[in-house]
Amino acid sequence: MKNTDIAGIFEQMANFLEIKGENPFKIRAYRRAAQVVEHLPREIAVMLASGEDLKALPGIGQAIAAKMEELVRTGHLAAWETLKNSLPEGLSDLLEIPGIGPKTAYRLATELGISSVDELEQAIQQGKVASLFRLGDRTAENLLHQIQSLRRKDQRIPLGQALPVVEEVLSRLRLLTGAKNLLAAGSLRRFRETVGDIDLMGTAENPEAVIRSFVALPLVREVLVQGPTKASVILADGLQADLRMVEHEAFGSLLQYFTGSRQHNIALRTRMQKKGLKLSEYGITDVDTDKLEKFTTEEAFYGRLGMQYIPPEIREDRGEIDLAAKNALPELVQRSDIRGDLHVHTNWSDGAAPLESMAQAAKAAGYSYLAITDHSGGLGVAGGLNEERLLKQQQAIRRLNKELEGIRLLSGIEVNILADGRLDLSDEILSRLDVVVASVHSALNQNEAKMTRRILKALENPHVDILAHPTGRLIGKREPVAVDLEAVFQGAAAHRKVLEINCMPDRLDLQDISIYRARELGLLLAISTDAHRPEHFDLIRFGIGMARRGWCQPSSILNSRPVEEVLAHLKGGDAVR
DNA sequence: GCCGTTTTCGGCCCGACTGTTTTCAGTCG
Repeated sequence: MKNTDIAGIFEQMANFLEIKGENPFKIRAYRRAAQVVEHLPREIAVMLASGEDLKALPGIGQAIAAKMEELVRTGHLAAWETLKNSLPEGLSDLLEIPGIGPKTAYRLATELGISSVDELEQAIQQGKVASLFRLGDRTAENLLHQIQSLRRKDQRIPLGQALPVVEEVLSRLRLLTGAKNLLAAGSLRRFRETVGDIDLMGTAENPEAVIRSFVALPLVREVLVQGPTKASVILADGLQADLRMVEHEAFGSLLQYFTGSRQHNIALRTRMQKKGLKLSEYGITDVDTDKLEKFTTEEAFYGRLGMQYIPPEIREDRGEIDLAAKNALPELVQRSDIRGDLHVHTNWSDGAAPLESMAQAAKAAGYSYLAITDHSGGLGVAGGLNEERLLKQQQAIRRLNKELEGIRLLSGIEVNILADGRLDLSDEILSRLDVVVASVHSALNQNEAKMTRRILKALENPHVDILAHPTGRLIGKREPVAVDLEAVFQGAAAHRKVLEINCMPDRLDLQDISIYRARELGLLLAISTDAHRPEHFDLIRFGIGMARRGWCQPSSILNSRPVEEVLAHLKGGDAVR
């Protein structure tokens, strides 16, 4: 039983209890537990096996800890099954529709006998829904609209797809209106790997004019709501975007509020409530005097709460609030810390540009070194390098290094890990390289035991330095390979290997919670773009976002170090060159 | 159901919008 399964069951528990009209705080407890479990950096099953006390987790007490143990041990949860059986079927599906909450779902199921979205659609068309007490034509029509748009859009979209769209919207609005402080909040600002909808906000002399320009953008397909200070639209690619304009004086608290996460904000408010402060998007109210204080910046907002500024990427209620109050937050890695890239391709394999172009682009990105790691021969499709061409490339790199100024090329390879864990280049040739990046590209459907053994064997090779895109996932397209990451991390620690944070927006691999775990184990990570063309160096921001979400400081990031230290690290450990 | 430099019992985040009524329940973020 995986954490995501356990989280799903707790979420359903919350829904069922809500339908039953149970104590709202009990419901919230289950919902919080679901959140906590879903974002845990380690599997509950592993924690239990090593005898850890689940009650130490935030929001997990006696009762829920026992339920998690039951789920892991038996694969079942009696309380959940009893609850599920006591309710009409199909309620969970109805709850997925925006506008339908527990009360409405229950009434639709009991009063109309509806047990699926299709049946609901029929009932609406037959006018049955509008005839229910306290529902009407408008409500029924809205629900129909929601069902249709639910079928059209595929939920959350990858960050890498959303970010360029958002940037285009924002730059156009700035040009058109001269609005100030325009930016995106929400999960996008927190650099979550997928984005549900987009929250934009800003301040302006004339907010209504900005709203008018917003809904008139060519990118906008449909306007859902339009008022004087707020509008919601559907963009051409199906993404929903909300724009809110506020007075400049309250921008800090508004930004804080809409950046979230929800869990972070709830934890923050609960904590401040005990100190007699009420937090909202408009500012901070002293409950005794009923006086509202406004804040133009988030720094001032957190400052008033007696806290350090908390970077958006770690606002997830995972201990950041306590640390901020103690002035003890980690200094997260940032763009300016990055000194080089340890995984890029050129037109020697499947890249688009020659060595020199990539070198110049890396220099322009502010780097002082760049590892050239084209594919090895085993990957026929990528035009990989055999030993002969690899040695030729190494000579070309040496020649180029004599000409280049301000950037040093390292000679490397992205070597393929074969199905049995061997590499498709000899140890002899690997020993001549500065950097060996190893990765899995074939036989991706092996079972967990086999895949784990395969990767561990590769990590035992003394020439391997970095494990690239460790799970092989492609967001929304390909599931991660079945692998025991905890075992891989232990193996990497034993052999002093480095794990990659791949910046390609459809990979983002390792993902945030795995980065968190790897860092916790003291492993070193490399933030690598896997660039296949010069423009790809810009993708570094995605990897930095993930690293920050994993609470990484520069000390955890290999390529924040100068080239001599990088080489010294790679040649140390159990490497033998 | 969780939690505790005020508490092991009595609290538990905050506000807006919508559609339906005629004062507010339900839902959402």
